[in-house]
Amino acid sequence: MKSEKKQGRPRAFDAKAVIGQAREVFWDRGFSAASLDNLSAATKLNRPSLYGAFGDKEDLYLDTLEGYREDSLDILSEALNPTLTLRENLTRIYAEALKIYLHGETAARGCFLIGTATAEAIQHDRVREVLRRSLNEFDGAIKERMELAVEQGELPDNTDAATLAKLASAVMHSLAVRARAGDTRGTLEAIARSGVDFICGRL
Amino acid sequence: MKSEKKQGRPRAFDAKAVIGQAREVFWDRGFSAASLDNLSAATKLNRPSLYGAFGDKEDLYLDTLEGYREDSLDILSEALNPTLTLRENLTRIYAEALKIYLHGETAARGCFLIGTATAEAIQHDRVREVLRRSLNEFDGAIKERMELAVEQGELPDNTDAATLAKLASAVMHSLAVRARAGDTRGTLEAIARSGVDFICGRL
DNA sequence: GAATATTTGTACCATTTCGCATAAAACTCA
DNA sequence: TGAGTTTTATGCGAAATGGTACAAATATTC
Repeated sequence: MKSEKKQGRPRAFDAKAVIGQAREVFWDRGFSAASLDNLSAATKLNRPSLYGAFGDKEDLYLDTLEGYREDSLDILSEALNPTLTLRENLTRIYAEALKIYLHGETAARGCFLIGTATAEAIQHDRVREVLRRSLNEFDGAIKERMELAVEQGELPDNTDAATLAKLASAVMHSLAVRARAGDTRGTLEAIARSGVDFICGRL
Repeated sequence: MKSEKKQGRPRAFDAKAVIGQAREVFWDRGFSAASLDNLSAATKLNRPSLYGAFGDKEDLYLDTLEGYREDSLDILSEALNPTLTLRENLTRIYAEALKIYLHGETAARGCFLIGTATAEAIQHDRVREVLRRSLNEFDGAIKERMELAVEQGELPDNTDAATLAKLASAVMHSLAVRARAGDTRGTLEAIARSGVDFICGRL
């Protein structure tokens, strides 16, 4: 399919890369405070090109959200590898999350979705829907692993997998918010550890 | 002190009330997307009056955050009444939180701080500081109650009160995000219940 | 009542905002 | 080579933005 060369002048950019650069801008500034000039500068595309390829600012933002959702779900799925213990799975999830949220130790930006999409969720229905769907998918992925854990005796028989999964997500939501609020890596790692202990039968 | 009448034309508005009306605007739209026209319309003050009384948009926003922080802390303190059981305390905290987050069953707006301040936290240091301080104060208030619970035998002796408090907060952070993402009251209440069960010795 | 002090309302300004019109550029296909 | 197609670059424009100058209005104090 790729070999079918399109007619006309070829694009001088890679759409995926551009969305990634745009994501960085939105991540730092939020949707509303990110101007098309900011985006144009970061992507090195002038506005008409941005429009032609991605539509208006909201469309582009939705693309970045969608990309983040996919990336996150991939990482989550990998961390949930069922050949490992549930404890190890959760430890990995939180570790991967903090890798993203802290972004190089200094400039902590938290979760892209929770940090920027929540603010727009009231005014922009499409944003709220992406946010909602993303949170649900994360819950769902963890829930499946929990169900397996119950089957395999890692968790008690009477465990409510769906609910426990939501609590596991809750710890991640908290890490997301706290990272953006400027909490230190150490603090966040401690929360992650205690979250794991707590969910995998504590004390 | 109030009797010391200031010279000059008296204000035709109540500052606290205006801050409350401005909060509503910021709550729905976020800081960046809220225009001075929006704020002016909602408060029924023209821009020069807003500037004279509160400074620029960021100053006003910080005032609304501060007011929310104080209100929330008051509600939290009340809910943490130590003559009740810890379980009852937590149940109340989450119930009060949902009362605020859901705001009349239909238009769920989540937590004002988490829903709007997180987005600005990277670019605006003062916003980040208010957010950080608020989260820490909430954690601290719950922690104190947890320590009492340990003393009184409601929680095991080896309980790490600070960490457990952060987990209790984590459930609230999750409610805050999910409410703004559009989750139903029923879903959120279920999470709150399981959070209580989980923290107050579960299974 | 006059002087003083503060708030209010109108109108304005400079800048930034998003978005697009237009034409040159770069490619494919015949 | 020339027609057709898509992307790029320049630059425009209308609207909205945050912020302010200035004078009228309304109070206190002397």
